[in-house]
Amino acid sequence: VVRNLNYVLNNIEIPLIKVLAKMERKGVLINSEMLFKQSEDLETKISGSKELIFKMSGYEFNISSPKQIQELLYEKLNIPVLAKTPKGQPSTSENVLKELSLHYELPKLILEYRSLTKLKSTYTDKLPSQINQITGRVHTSYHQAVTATGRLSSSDPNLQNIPIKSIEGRKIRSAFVPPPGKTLVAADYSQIELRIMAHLSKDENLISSFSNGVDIHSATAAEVFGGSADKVSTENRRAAKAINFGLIYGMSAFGLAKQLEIGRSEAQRYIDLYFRRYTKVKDYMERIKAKAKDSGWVETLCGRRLYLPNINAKKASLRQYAERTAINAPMQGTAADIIKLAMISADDWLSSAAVDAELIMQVHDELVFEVANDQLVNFIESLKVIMESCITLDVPLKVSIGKGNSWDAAH
DNA sequence: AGGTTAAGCGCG
DNA sequence: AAAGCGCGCTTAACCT
Repeated sequence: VVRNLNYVLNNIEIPLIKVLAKMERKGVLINSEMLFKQSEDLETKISGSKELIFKMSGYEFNISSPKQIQELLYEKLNIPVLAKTPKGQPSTSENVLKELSLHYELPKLILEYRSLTKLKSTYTDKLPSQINQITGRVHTSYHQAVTATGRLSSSDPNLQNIPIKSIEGRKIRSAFVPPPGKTLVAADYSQIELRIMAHLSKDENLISSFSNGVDIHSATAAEVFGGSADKVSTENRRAAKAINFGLIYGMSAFGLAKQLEIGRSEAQRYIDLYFRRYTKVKDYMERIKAKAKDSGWVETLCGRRLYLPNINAKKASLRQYAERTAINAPMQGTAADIIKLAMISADDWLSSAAVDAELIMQVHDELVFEVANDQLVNFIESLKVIMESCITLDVPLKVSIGKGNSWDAAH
């Protein structure tokens, strides 16, 4: 892998400018009728939820007002304060309310109300108004020089946070559609950051898991908790998945314990077990932190740098934050390098080979295309090869591709 | 009237 | 004392 700043500039960022310009100009088609319908459905549920909250709390108040929620929960109902905001206010965040939902009725309703209003105000009500009158499509702006790690960002509207996790949310995603005669194709890199961790750390155990194509979370569960990978319990797999993700972010035993709702010592035991099985991953974490402290920066596989001025700070919270960033940025940033390379080579291919398909969206580890129906099969076959071979690592890259008559259906 | 900050939450 | 990374958008609350 070429590894310098000129490489990043000349072979990634500069050619990418044109690709992003094409994507922005092309835009994406949205079915407004579906969103209007969804907006009405949401409004019905919101009113119902609002009435219920008024009924249970016994008085009228604005549920969107953080002050009044605090007043209700912590003063009127005397519910214990589990956490505070950075400014010292009693927190009413999702995590806190989820915990409170186990013992009280209202927090659950408030969460429901919040998620419904979020979907309505940010997506179903807003997106139709952002359709360009001339093209009839929605045109985002992609920003190439915003993020610390080298990812793109998207705004006006942000198409990188369109809902998918909830059933209600998926309905919004299903309003993203292809024009007649075309199909949407969504191509995702599978576990790309973990694969990059395997490559950067050179851990034989992790590399062989990926090379053998096994389910990585099950493999980790088998290593950490014993047994064979095909007989892992749901609970152990869930824990292993949390460990795998947590490692990418530099998570501590404290954070893992909170995530898994287990004790600190239990969480520490899991982490110790993990590092005993994947020793080079631990070595890598230590090595990258030491490198950052020594040089003041870390870099991606292609040579994008991130400077960490706080890596030797006296204040522990600042220093530890920089340490987590030192661990995460090379992985997140290398993933960004890779998908950018894929975008450039996909664009080269589409321009030269007269394929009736266009790249219309990028969501960090996913590319979305509009493809002529009669070319679908060949397109998908070629795209997979292009995306999986745009860089060669010590582990294979895996891309899963779906197609459908909406963005939701393409997953 | 218009801008900024804090809190919260949508996504990878 | 803090305790998992990276974004952008909406509302309320506050400011000029």
